Amino acid sequence: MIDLTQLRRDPEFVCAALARRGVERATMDVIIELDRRHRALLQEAEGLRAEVKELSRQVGEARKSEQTTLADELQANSRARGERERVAHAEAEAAGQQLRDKLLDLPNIPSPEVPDGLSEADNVELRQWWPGCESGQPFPSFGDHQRVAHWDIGSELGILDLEAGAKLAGSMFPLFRGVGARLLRALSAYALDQHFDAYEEIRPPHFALTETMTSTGHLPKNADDMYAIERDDLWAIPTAEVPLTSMNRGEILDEANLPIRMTALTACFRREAGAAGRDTRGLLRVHEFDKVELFAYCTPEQAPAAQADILARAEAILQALGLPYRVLALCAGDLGTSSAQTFDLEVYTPGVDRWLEVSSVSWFRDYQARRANVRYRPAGGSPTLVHTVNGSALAWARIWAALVETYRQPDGSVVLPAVLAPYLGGRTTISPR
RNA sequence: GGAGAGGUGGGUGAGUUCGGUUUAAACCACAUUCCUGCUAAGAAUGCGACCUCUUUACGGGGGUCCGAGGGUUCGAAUCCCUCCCUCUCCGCCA
Repeated sequence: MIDLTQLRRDPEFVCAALARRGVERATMDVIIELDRRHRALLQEAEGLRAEVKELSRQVGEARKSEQTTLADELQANSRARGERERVAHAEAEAAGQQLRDKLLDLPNIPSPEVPDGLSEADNVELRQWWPGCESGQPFPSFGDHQRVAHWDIGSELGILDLEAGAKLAGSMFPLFRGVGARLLRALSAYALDQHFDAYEEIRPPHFALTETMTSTGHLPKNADDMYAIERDDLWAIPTAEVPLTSMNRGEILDEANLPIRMTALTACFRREAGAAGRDTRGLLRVHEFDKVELFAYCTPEQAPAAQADILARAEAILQALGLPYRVLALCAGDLGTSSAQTFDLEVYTPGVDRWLEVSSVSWFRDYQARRANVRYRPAGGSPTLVHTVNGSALAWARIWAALVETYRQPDGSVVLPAVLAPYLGGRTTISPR
């Protein structure tokens, strides 16, 4: 949620900033007017309320000194005001609720350095990496044996069974088997070990309450993209960001403990409504995938470094796996609802010849913290909203695809990076059976 | 799932019997100052959050908040209802 005080103080700035990501001026005018009306009604109700309280106090005194007539008179007076107060209060509440609903729908203000643009076509590529690029080697040229899609490799080696997954849960729910399943486990274990030095490992619930989903900005806007269990008012988490951001909801954190950094491995569930039929083959887009997430609560001053650390760790894993990738700065129009600034990492997959998003590293400023009410107390100051940053390191389904395509050998086997050997029982070759 | 006990500020914890100077005590922690004087101890004062009005500013006024939401009342931490969570015991269970 954006800062209402900032909107009052500098409406032109806020409207202009939000216009960069497609919010219309008329929408903002409605909000500004609702806020004005809400406050006027609030004043009226509170004034009446103060009178009721004062009269009630006098009733108490009169009763004590047994001035019955006076007490009855004051009581009648108070009751009349109380009735008027009830009406004004209800109207103020209604206006306040409308205001909150509108504000919840409003996306975050993009950072000034975020590039202009309204669609992903306007995202800016910052850099590319591939093995040997530091010593001047060209982007790798991939052989014909690497130009095979991962779904073909997967069924050939018996490590990916999309038919079985579809039979159990419908399409886009992949089923991994044998070394393929173990590879996922290895990736998660390897990544969690890499982050253990600075990030507390969390294993959160995979379901969250509506209230929790609202804190991160996933509700009410993105309800159609998530799985709901209506009977219990639960939603399947689309990312570990959801539980991690809400872990300290409503709390005032000790400044000395910041930044608080956490990492979590979870399954992530996405309905991908509206994406049917588009880029959905194999593991390109799935309803359930594992992901290791990095997250931090921090002060505004710490946030840029915290975001840079997450980006660096995600890149370090891609480099350790030897997978070519590129870094994109998302343009204003392509940012997620809650984000003020986002960098995407896309891995190159030679078999399907595509760049696939495997990480999204975002700085939310205080947008999520305001919704979740997470604050810290600066030395000598009053409670201040924390900043939240997070990013994937990494989303494994697409990494899995990139690995088997990139490391496919002419004989059809796949030779995996050596860093994973300890997690694969020392073996890194997957051979046809 | 059943029975019982509980949920109060950053923390501990009174107040709930019997609604009305509770404007939420006290202690701890914290901050400032003083005294002492040196890896300490003591004293004084201050110290909640949120909303809103007002002020150039310092500040001041009003309102809300005692797990959440309703209700009764002139007036609710206190009485009533619903729900959530924690603890203890029982049942069930990987």
